Amino acid sequence: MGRSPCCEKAHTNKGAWTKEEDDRLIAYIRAHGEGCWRSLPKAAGLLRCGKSCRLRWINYLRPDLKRGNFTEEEDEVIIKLHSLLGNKWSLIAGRLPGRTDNEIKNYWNTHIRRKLLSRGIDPTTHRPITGGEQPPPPPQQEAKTISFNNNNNEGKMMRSCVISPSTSNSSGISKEEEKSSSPVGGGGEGGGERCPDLNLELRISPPYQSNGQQQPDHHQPYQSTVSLCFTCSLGIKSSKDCVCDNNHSSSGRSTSINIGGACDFLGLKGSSILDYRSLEMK
DNA sequence: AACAGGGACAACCGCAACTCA
DNA sequence: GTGAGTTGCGGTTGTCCCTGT
Repeated sequence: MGRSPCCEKAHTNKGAWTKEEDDRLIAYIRAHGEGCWRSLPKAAGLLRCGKSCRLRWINYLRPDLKRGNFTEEEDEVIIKLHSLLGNKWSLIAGRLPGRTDNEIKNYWNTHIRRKLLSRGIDPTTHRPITGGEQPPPPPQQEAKTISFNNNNNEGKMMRSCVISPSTSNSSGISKEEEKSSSPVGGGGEGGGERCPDLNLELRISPPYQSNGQQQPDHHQPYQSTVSLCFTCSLGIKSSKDCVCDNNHSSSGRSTSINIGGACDFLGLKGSSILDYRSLEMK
């Protein structure tokens, strides 16, 4: 069973687009604008599925597309953004005017991958390829500690930390579990090693309960305010405040927060960039 | 000249996220 | 709140073209 197909495949063309089809699509979008891709083919007199029309327009026919070779600067931007975002081609494309996600994806797979490999860099992790198959260190041993300092913020004591290339080991909050789908901060080593330009600041207020109680009863629901500020050398900067709930840990010492779910750095959805699910208050 | 192999890129497919009734 | 419909994304495939043999 399942979902019905997006179009009647028996009556749609597939494969390369003809000049006439391109002209029809361009003329229709010029007259009516983008939108409602499902009904567009019929309205434009095209025997194509809506998805195919959308793809053709976005990747090939849009007037603001920049054709031609990628510049050295664009290469470097793509590499840096990929180290930050992983295979988020649409986000990377968003930072490169005139380039499409498909174009960047193809370019990555055909050119940049090889370029990085020739430099001795793993294109997936952006870390140097050390000779032989050296297995990565076991991530579970890497209970990282992020340095925190207390400061007074508008009369409310906040804890703040900076996740930087050299994570200091003083006190405060240890990151006991780190899950991230992007290379940023993910994996076994520090995020800074892979992305030395990343500067992530995280502030967490002391837990409080809705009744205003400052010393929370850990058996009752309580909340913390989380403030995140993200910058990197590419000039990308974002910040976000959110309120996170505890998850009733049995010890009463840890609070599980899902920062990623509440933040939309760079237009990211969900936990694509940050998903520090568990922070242990010492 | 013919063929094989590989690179480049356009297009397709499946799935997840989102929207709206 | 739920489910169907729609859109967008990322991985993969197909095809064309160039180069070497």
